Amino acid sequence: MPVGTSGAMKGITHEELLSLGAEILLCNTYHLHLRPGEGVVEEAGGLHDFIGWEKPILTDSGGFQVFSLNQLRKISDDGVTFRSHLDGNELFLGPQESITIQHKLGADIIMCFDECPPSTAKRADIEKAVERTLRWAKECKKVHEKLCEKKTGNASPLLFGIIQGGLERDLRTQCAEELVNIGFDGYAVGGLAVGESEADMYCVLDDVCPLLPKDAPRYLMGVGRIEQMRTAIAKGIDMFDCVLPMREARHGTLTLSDDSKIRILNAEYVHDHTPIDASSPSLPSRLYKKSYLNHLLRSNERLGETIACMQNLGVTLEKVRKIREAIGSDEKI
RNA sequence: GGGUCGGUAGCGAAGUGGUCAAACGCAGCAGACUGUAAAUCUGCCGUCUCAGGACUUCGAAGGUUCAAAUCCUUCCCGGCCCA
Repeated sequence: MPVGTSGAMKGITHEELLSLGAEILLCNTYHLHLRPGEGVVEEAGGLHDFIGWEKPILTDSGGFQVFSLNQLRKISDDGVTFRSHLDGNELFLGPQESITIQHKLGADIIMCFDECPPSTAKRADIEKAVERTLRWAKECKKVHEKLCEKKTGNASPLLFGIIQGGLERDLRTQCAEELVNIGFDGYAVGGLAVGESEADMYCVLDDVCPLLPKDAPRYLMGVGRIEQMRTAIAKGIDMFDCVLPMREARHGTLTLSDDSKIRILNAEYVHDHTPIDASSPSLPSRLYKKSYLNHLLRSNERLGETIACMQNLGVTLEKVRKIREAIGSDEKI
């Protein structure tokens, strides 16, 4: 899932995104609540109509902001008080608020509001986070079901639970089991790829994946790198989202279709007039020269950002598609 | 011709006796980035280096001083003003 936090990918249009094979878009509750506000989105006919995207949308609950806005928030048992990063205004997000907002936004998949502690946190803090995440998950489901009752037809979104527990294996296991008992449409593994080692991350997946229902989608949040997704898929993960391909692109690190990475801003590309990536799934990368992209990015031209983002996103989406197609076959990807 | 303000590292610009190889910004060189407070952040950026230091710098040349980018003298160059 490409990440379009505020309802947009930085630097590329929906059409360009579709041309790369994107099938679903992630947006963020916290950001859309701040601006433009779910009222505006609802008034426009929901997120799909508002942003002009017909394919599925998943909204994140704002749980990750509990982690990333750590200077601007205060956690209590009921939820989290944020200081808006835009204007400093105080706002409160708890399970009820998050789910209500997500329903108004009108995504296809919505996420439980969770507490995402740093993986380096003390066990006691992680314990607390798991406890809250579970209590909030129950609350989320209750609010979700209530809101679904009011809806007609099949317009109800799917609700995913989120497994926390840091690197504490027993807490992860406990969290997963309890979430399954509560029952969700899909299960996400959160709180990973936030500074721990890859080995630790895979350990958590090994512990948690076998506990999840076979027929429910598993979503590893915030990952990632193509190699990591390849490994995670082998362990039973179905969905991912990650800002990394886009962020790296904007900052000048390109992933090519042969899996190599290049830093296109480096001096060696000033005179490199070969195509950016001759076998790229992204058209501009086949069309334009490395020297040109180097120049565009150095000159701060928007087009450079677009070409770079399309390259990384295109390659990432294509790789995952190929891995998916290879599942069950002997093909090595 | 007279007056005046200025000349600092690739550029811009601080510093106006010692803590100055010289703030800061840009440019340059490299690196990071994982449910987006991220067009962001970090390091390097006079020369050499066994990375501890060594050496040469603040228009030029002299001088004062224990010590000068900083004070004095002369000269060169630029801006502005007056003739």
